[in-house]
Amino acid sequence: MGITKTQIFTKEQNDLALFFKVLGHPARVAILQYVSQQNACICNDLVEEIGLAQATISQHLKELKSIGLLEGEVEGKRMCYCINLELWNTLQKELNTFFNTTKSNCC
Amino acid sequence: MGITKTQIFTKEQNDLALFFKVLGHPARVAILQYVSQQNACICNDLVEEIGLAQATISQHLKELKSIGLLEGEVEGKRMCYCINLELWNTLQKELNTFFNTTKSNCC
DNA sequence: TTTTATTATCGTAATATTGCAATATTAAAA
DNA sequence: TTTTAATATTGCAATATTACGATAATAAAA
Repeated sequence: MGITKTQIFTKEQNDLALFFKVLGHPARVAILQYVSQQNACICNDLVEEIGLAQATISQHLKELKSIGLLEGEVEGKRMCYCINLELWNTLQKELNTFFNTTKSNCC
Repeated sequence: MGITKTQIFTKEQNDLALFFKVLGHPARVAILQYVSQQNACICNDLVEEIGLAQATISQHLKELKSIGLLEGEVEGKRMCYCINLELWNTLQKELNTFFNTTKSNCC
């Protein structure tokens, strides 16, 4: 079928899985790492830096934006992408909660 | 094309993304949570608990096993699945490193 | 206004994932 | 030894993802 049965899981499980899923591609990991190292972050740089076609990078950026982890600001003809630090920290906390609560009950 | 170009990324990026990817499905999040709450963890319980077909659960278990996060021990006709706590802790540390190093350079 | 540069979107091909029924495998129980 | 129970594997259909060329959209520069 190919379609995930989200309705049988809790919102927490779906949300957490969605974040994991978006982070689950090396290009998107690389984008986040690269963006965090630049003061001005431009898509075209990413294309050269990462080595995927411009359309592909743009698509990965869109996915990172879709969950709010990346924010883009128009700067003339360029885009300045930034990590949403508040969400970044929230996500980190939630992941740690998941890891801690899960391991604490382990056999 | 549908095929991820792993060769253009670092081993770290690929490894990290793979872990994220495996955790990126609500059924697998649910499985880890459920397994951690049981002393004896059996696949058939998961089928009832989660509400996916037995074959589907078995497949998700296989993916969690493929990265070593879950370990299965034969117990008669049953399986006892356990989280690999050592890997679990290592992964948590690596994720925190990723989050910390990425955010520290953010614009 | 035309050109140029940058990014987004569309369309499409190739591959991957999800889910399940059917079946195989395995080991205990009868 | 046959049956039963638990789990794994196979095969397949439906859908999603990845990647990219072509093209659209946008705004600065010429």
